[in-house]
Amino acid sequence: MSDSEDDKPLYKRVAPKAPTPIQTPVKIETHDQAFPQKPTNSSADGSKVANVKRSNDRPVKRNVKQEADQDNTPLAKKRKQSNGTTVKKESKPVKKETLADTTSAAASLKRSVSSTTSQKATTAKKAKTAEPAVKETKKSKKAKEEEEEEVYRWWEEDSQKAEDGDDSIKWTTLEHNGVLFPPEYVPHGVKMKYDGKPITLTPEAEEVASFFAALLETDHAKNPTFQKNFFRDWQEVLKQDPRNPEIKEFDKCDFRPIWEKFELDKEKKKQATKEEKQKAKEERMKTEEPFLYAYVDGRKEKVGNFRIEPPSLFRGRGDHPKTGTLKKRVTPEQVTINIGHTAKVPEPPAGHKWALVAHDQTATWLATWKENVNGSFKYVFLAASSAWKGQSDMQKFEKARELKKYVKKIRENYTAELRDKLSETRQRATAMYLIDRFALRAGNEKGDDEADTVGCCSLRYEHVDLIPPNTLKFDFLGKDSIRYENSVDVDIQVFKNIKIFKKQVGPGHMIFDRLTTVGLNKYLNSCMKGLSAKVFRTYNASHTFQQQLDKLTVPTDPISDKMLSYNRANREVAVLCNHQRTVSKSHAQQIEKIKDKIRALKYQNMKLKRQILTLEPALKKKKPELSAEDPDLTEEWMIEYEANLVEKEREKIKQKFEKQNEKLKADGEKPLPESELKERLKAANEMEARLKKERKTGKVACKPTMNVEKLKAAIEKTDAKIKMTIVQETDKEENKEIALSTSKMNYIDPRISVAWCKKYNVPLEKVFSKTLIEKFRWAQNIDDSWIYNE
DNA sequence: TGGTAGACTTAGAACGACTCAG
DNA sequence: CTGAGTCGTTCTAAGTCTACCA
Repeated sequence: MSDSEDDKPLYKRVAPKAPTPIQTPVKIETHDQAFPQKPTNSSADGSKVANVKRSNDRPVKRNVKQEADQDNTPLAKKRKQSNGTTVKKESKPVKKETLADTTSAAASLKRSVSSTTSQKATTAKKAKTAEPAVKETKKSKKAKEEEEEEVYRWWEEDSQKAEDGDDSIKWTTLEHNGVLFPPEYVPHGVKMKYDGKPITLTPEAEEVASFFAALLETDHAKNPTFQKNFFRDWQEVLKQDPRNPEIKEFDKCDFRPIWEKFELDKEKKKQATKEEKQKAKEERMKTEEPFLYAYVDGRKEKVGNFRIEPPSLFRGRGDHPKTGTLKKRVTPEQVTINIGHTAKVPEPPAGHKWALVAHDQTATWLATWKENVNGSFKYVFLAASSAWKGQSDMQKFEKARELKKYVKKIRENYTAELRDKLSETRQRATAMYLIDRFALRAGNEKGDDEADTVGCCSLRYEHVDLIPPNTLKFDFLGKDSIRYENSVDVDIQVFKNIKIFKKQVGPGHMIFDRLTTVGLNKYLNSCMKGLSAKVFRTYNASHTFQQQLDKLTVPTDPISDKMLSYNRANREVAVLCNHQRTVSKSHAQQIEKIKDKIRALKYQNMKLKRQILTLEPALKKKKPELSAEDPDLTEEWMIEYEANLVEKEREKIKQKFEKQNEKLKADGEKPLPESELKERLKAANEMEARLKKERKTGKVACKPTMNVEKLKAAIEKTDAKIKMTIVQETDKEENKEIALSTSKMNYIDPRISVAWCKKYNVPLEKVFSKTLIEKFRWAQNIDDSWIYNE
């Protein structure tokens, strides 16, 4: 490793390319073929080997817990009990409240006065401009404009504490109006068919059937696992009421009538008048309004997802064993609210109560519940633009920048440890190499009830092929079952190590059998405080971006070209992180369209050239390129194209004729006779004949005003257009499966973008959407000399 | 120690609004 | 003015990672 290079992210030392007009994705090697989209079931042999998983009997345990109610709703971090800042498990909301109230010692440490006085006093004092809490739903209209301005500029305060420790106090007072439940189910009464006959279902059964019907035209409905899980759960619901017919076979079900009803509804919604739409929107806004904002220490903050997720069929990604399972309606009894102990507790819907009202000051969630499909927790958090999210976002990037100081040493360490005799250490070093160079995720182990996807630590034998002398070929499904396919040259010792590990564990087993993400992260944490595997992804992504941006930006370029460079740098990062999207359904069609456009332009060009030759036949010898044939312009295509041209011409004439007639009619005059139309259509016929002749003879006459010079200029113009369109096509093709947004949103330090915009006078809005601007508010007051790494 | 709960970030799909060529 | 295509937002699934517990 050369000295000058060793602090660059190692992931791809590609020979520096001249900035070509169209950047090809710089994967180290293959990657040329479109990823066989959506990994669906491409897995090599699909067989999971039993002993891969280290756990076995989890599900049962989980269910038991789930069943019990109130008592085991998420108990805000028990670990903190010692100093009494959090809730404990015991029971009943009411009790809890008083309990927390009296025991919140930590709360009274900071800003104790306000937190112990009444809620009203708190709000009034802390936020002179803010409305007295969320409840004032009525008068907030006019306040709207002011609201926008009330951004808490926390990044300008010097009290930027190191704020590590996850159990730190996050707030003193917290007010909000809870969550918005989805509306009750309203039966539509449309009868689906079973065995060809219409059937009547109870509302409960109809609801579930409708979930499926709505997806009828999607891939989900065709997925056997999805069908199976849905059908099982639906039958459960059907059985609960004897009024439901007996439904035994999925294949006899016809959900089409319901699907059609939904289509009709959509159509109607589209057709609605402006006023109706406006009214619906206003209504929606009105119900949402109370939930839009929370008050943290008196400061107004936007809430992210205040809606309780509506019931539906679980749409697991990839080969998820539970996909299609019924996700049940969430009741208030399952929802825990987290709120200041002096704040007014939001009313649960009439006749209901909350699972628990917590006052956990170490947490940033406003509400939480446990979902029934996977038993995982769902949370209501503040929006990305909030101080809480912003601060942790900034910390994330600061952590990544800090890594810069350590990375050289860390790389030296793991490079040396590639030869360690302790296999544990050697595995760790090898994994580090992969994480650092190829931005792999850590790769926690997963259960049997989840899709089989892997990251670095959980890579199995079949996921990496060895191609001597030192090439590794990765092929596995990563997060979201996105396929990672990449062939890379690696350090010879890494190659050897993988070979040894593979041999030791055998097919079906994890390559790093002595390594866990916990162990890896513990090691990393000892290298640098707060360091974990994911920081490398952030670091390498941001570093790559900065580097690419520097390389590609041409200061004298117009803004549009600078943006092109920006997006290319962004694309580099997206490729590094393997951020993909499904190719849009119409992609092929769109490409075809562009190709047609190119051909049409080429056709035009060919005609122009022929005009020159017709004017000056002598040029034929001198300039052979004028008579060169373009392989794109086949005889077959030209015939069709010309037929089209003629047809269009006819249409045009007809339309003009009709328009004229209409006008005459309106003026009370008599219309032109049909014979007139016929006369005019002769022009099109002549055109047809002329084109045909031109094609045969190759001679094309031009307008008398034309000369060779002018024709040449015209050719140049179309040539330029052709080039542009080709660029467009390539760009589209290359971008079809790359998603830029994820890296922009999560991995690229926004300050790099801000500095770049300032330096090159590009408006920030060109680079960030409105929401990103809000999210990255904290990054916007740096000066243009800011650099990712000093 | 290893498994798990819990909280928080990261991810693509789906959806809705906007835009621009025809 | 319309519809296809794009862009931005919303939704929620799927990761990471730490503290805690047996």
